Amino acid sequence: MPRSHGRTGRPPLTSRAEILEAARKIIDRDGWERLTMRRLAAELGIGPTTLYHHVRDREDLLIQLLNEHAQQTLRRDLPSDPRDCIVASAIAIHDSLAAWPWAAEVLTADGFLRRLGQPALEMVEAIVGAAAEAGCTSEQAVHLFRGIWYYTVGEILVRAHSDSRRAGDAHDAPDDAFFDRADLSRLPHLAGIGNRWPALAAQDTYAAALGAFVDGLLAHAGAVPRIEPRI
Amino acid sequence: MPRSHGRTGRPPLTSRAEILEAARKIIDRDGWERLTMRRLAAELGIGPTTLYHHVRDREDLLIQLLNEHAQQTLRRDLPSDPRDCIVASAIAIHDSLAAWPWAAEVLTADGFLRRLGQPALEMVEAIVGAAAEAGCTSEQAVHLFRGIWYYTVGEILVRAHSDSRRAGDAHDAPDDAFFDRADLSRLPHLAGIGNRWPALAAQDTYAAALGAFVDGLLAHAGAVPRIEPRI
DNA sequence: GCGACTTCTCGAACATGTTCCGAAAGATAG
DNA sequence: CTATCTTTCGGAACATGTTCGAGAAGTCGC
Repeated sequence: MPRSHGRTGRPPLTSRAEILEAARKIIDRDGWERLTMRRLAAELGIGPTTLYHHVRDREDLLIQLLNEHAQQTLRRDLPSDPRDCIVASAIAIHDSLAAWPWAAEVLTADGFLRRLGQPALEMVEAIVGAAAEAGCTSEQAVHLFRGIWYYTVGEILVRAHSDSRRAGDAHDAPDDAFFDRADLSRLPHLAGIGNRWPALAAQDTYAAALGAFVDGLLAHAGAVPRIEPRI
Repeated sequence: MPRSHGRTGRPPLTSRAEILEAARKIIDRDGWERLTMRRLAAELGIGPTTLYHHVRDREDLLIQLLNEHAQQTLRRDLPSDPRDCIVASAIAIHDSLAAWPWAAEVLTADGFLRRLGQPALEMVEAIVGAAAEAGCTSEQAVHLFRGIWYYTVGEILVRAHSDSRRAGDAHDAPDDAFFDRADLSRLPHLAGIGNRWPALAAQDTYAAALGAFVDGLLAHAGAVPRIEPRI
C-alpha cells in the first residue's frame, strides 16, 4: 500500500506546462491551423501518444489554452448600472473569444462553462449578479445568462466560418446571384434586399443586438425596463 | 466546340438522387453517426472517391439532406401579427433543425443561408417581411434576422454537444462539485446557485428568450414595442 | 473508322485524432 | 539484490475526409 510519502512509478519527462508552452509557440510561429497533435509532439521531441497522458483531448488542450488567454485578456472595470454591467460583461467575453479564431472549435465542447477558469467565471458571476440586482430571481438570472451565451456562441461560430470565404473566387456574384435558384416572386422582401445582403451581414451588430436582447430579457423578467433610443 | 445538343463524356453510373437516398437509408437504419463517406460508397457499391463527383463535400451532402428534411417539416400557418409571426417562424426553423441531431455539423457552414432551399428561405422571408411590417427598415430587418439566427444556432449547437453527457458516469457530482476548483468566495451568486445550475440549464427556454429578444429588437428599431407579461 | 475531347470511376495515398498494448523506468517491500 | 508495483512512454494500427492521377467509356468533327 502506498505511503503518503512520495510518488511512485516512472518519473515523467513531460509536463502539462511544457505542452501548453509548446502549443503557444507553434501557434505564434506557424499559425493556429498548424497546431496538430503530431506536430506538437514533434516540437517537444516526444511520441504523439504521450500527449494523451497529460491532456485528455485535443479539445482539452485548446480549452486550457483558451483559459490562459482569457486570464490575460479579461480586464474588468464594469459599470455599476446592472443593465450596462450585463452588456459590458457579455461584450468582454465576446471580444475575448472572437480574438481567438480557434475558440470556435471548442466553444460547444461538453461542459464548457464548467471548465472555465476563474476570470471567465467572474464574468458569468457579474452577469448573474447584475441580473439579480436588476430584480431577477436566480432562475431568471441563469436563463438570462444562457440566452446571452447562446447568442454569443452563435455569433462567433457563424462569423468564424464565413470569414473563410474571403479566399474564394474574386468574381463573387456580379449581379443578382446571391439568392440564387430561388423563386424570388414568392420572396418579395428578400428580392428587394437582393445583393445588399452580404454587405449587411458583414456589419458588426453584436453589441447593438445584445443591448436589445438584454433589455427584452429584463423586461420579460419583470425587472426594470429601460429601452434605449434607436441606434 | 460543344453544341447545346446532348451531353458528352462517359455516362454516369451514379446520380445525386441515388446518393441522397442511400444516405437517408443508412441514417434510418444504422443511425446518423454511422454515415461516413466510405460507408455510403459501400452501400452504393461504388468507390469512395466517386462520391466527390456528385457532391462537393460531406458538408454539401448534409446540407442537401437537411434541405430535403426542411421541405417536409416546415409547415407554415403563421400569425398575422408581425411580432408573433417573427417568433413563430423562428420557432419553426429552430424545431426543424433541432429535430436533426447532425444539423449541428453543418449549421455554421460557409454561406449556409445562401444554400437553403425554398421552404427555408420562405421562413427567412417571413421574418424579414414581418419586421418590415412592424416598422423596421430593410437594414434593421436583416439585422433582426441575423440576431435571431445567431441565437438559434448557438442554442442548437450548445444543446447538441451537451446532450452527449448523458452517457457519462452516473455519480455526477454528488455534492457541490459543479463549480469546481473555483474560488467561490469571489463568486457569491454562482455559489448560491450551486448545483441547481445543471437543472436550470437543462430547461428549454428557447421560446421565452426568443420572445424577449424579438421585443427588444423591435423596440430598439423604433418599431411597435409590446412587452409581454412575465412568464 | 479515327483522333480529340469530355465526363466519370476509383485505387493509392496523405494527414488527422485517437486507442491498444507492450516496454521502460523508478519506488517500495522482502 | 530481487520481485513486485506503479506510472510514463511511444510505436503500430484504425477510421475518417479528401486529393491526385491514371484509366475507362462515351460523344463529336471529320
